[in-house]
Amino acid sequence: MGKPTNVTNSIRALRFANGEMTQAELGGRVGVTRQTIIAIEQGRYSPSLEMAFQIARVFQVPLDDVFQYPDTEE
Amino acid sequence: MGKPTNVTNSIRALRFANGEMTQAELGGRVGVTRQTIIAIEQGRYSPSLEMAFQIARVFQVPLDDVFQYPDTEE
DNA sequence: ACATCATGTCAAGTGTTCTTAACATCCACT
DNA sequence: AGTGGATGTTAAGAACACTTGACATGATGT
Repeated sequence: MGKPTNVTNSIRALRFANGEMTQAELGGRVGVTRQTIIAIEQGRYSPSLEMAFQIARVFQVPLDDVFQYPDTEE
Repeated sequence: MGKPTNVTNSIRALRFANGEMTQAELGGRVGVTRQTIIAIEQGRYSPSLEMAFQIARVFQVPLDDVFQYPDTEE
């Protein structure tokens, strides 16, 4: 299983809070594919810093509202 | 040559503001090599989201204090 | 029953991030 | 002059982010 990233996110909640935006539409807005959004939303890996900024910008919230980094790390 | 990233950062200033911390020491604290810190500090590429969080944590500032993403992107 | 849409999965490939190791320069110290 | 610390550079490769395309499922609508 590799290590499925330490970063968590609130993308799914933000999508629904923003007019039921679909994964495909979010992908289109930030310039990545649908599959990439799915993988990030599920925490399979964490996005690049640039993509993180772009996603936060789509929802018009600060980056910390979208992504959280837990205190403890193994 | 790829594209030297759109994200800018204030790592160098933060290092000096925190007791003249060296690149090697910062690298050690976030668990990456000295060369990686140099490359990021120079904007050769942007770090992963996880590393960005870790760096911000070392300096005890929010992520946006370390990394900036310009409004316009081509 | 059939079509469509949103979500999810898989595999193979491309590109970027990060590592290791070696070498070079500048500065401070002795 | 010689030593050592901090920074910078390069090159080869490993690890991870992201793409493309194809197929599967459940929900909704006709």
